[in-house]
Amino acid sequence: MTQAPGTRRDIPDATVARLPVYLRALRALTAAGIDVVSSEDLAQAAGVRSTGLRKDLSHLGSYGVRGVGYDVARLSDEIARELGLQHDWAVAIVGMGNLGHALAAYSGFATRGFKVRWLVDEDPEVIGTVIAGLTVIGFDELAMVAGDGLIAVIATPPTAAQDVADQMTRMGVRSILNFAPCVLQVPEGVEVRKVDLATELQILAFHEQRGRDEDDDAARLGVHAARVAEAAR
Amino acid sequence: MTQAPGTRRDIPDATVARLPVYLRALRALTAAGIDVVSSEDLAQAAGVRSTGLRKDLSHLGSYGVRGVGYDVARLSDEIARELGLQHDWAVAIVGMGNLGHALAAYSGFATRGFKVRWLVDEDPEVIGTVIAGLTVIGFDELAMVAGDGLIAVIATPPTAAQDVADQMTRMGVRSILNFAPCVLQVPEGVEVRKVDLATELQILAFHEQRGRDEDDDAARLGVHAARVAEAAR
DNA sequence: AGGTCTTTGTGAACGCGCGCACAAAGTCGC
DNA sequence: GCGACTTTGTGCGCGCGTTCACAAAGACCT
Repeated sequence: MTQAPGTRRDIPDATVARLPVYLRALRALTAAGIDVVSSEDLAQAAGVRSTGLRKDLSHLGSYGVRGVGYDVARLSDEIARELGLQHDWAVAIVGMGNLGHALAAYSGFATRGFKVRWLVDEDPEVIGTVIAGLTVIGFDELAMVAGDGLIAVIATPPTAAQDVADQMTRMGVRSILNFAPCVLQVPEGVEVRKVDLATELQILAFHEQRGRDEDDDAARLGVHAARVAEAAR
Repeated sequence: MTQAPGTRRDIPDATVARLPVYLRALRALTAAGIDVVSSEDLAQAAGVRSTGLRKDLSHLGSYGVRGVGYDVARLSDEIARELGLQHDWAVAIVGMGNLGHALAAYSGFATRGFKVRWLVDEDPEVIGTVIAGLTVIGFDELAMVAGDGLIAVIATPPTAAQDVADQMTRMGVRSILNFAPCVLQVPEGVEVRKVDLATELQILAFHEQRGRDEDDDAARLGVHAARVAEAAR
């Protein structure tokens, strides 16, 4: 994890990773007409422990009221501000294959602070076509229009991903979400997050296999009854 | 630490999460015709430190040769075995929207140990249609054909995700990959991994904003030229 | 065969994040 | 206004993961 020195307010990475989850839960509460929530309830909705939630929020400041809880609207605003979501961020999706298409059409971005503004591909056959209301452009055109703070989403085959990343960083992009199953080498100061579907499945497969082995053991040792009793406790 | 064969080894979660990355790098080396690799080179390809890589591998046993490195084929097999990838795992994708379509057509699963076997939706309009060579079925039909060790991928809207998870766990599924932006409540023993695209972007946005603030400082201090020189290296 | 050199494997130290216990602070009832 | 109750905020300890330093082990050269 890239740890830049001189951080303005040092919020632990683990906390930052959970803030979006809290924000999502808070938005749901707002939609449900609830305007005050306790750390216990919010933690449940976010799938964490209440003590951890409170510690996370304490890094942003003290926005709770003891004996009452947190003001939903206030806390939403604070977290959104901390995440830099007061204004929408422009997103460019690179690689108009299956995944690129789906991402371009995904409605979940717009509601959470992101505007898919450019679709990019290198194939002349694809450039110029309209997908989800946007015209696909090439890299050279993107280089001309791309402004500061652009977030790039790489949805190309892995063989092209490094080259795309190089071009992106050259045009000043410092945030990349990489869907290609490969490791990207980027210069200092560029943040890369990866989403690897097959990797996630392989991690699940590991636990699935381990669970299966444990079941074998349990059957052999006759522990099953004990486990049922435990679960019923 | 010599591990007796058949012993249940406790491998740290952090290590398990990296094994797929190592496996991917090793497959690439095989494709390149390289059959021996040092921890230093493999670590570079995987984007980790060599000491960390060696510690990770030490949890699987001693498969390296000092002074030489690791046999690529041997290590690939060992990691694949540890992850339970000797045989393909069956995958069911639930929710045939944009994302479900893309996942059904995604070629990256088949090459890495997974076989998308069932596509599921609740919409009668969608059930029966053919996507990527598979006929979409409903939940009741899935419940009849689903075997042990099935991995479920939830690609529904968040409002439907919990209901889908409930049905899946009822039919014995113990591994779920959740693309819906919501927290799933599942019984003990069920493993859930989540992939939330908007969350990833929000984490990037946080760092982007922080970097922007630092740029302001840097501009005041006149460090910008130094960074450009660095980037041009 | 002996020596040197490369590379692995691992014990130890360090830092981080999580959970617990408890104090602080504010609300509600009377 | 005062006491009891609720809920937040936080210092502390522990366990995990990462990094460092170094010893062990094998290959290669002469």
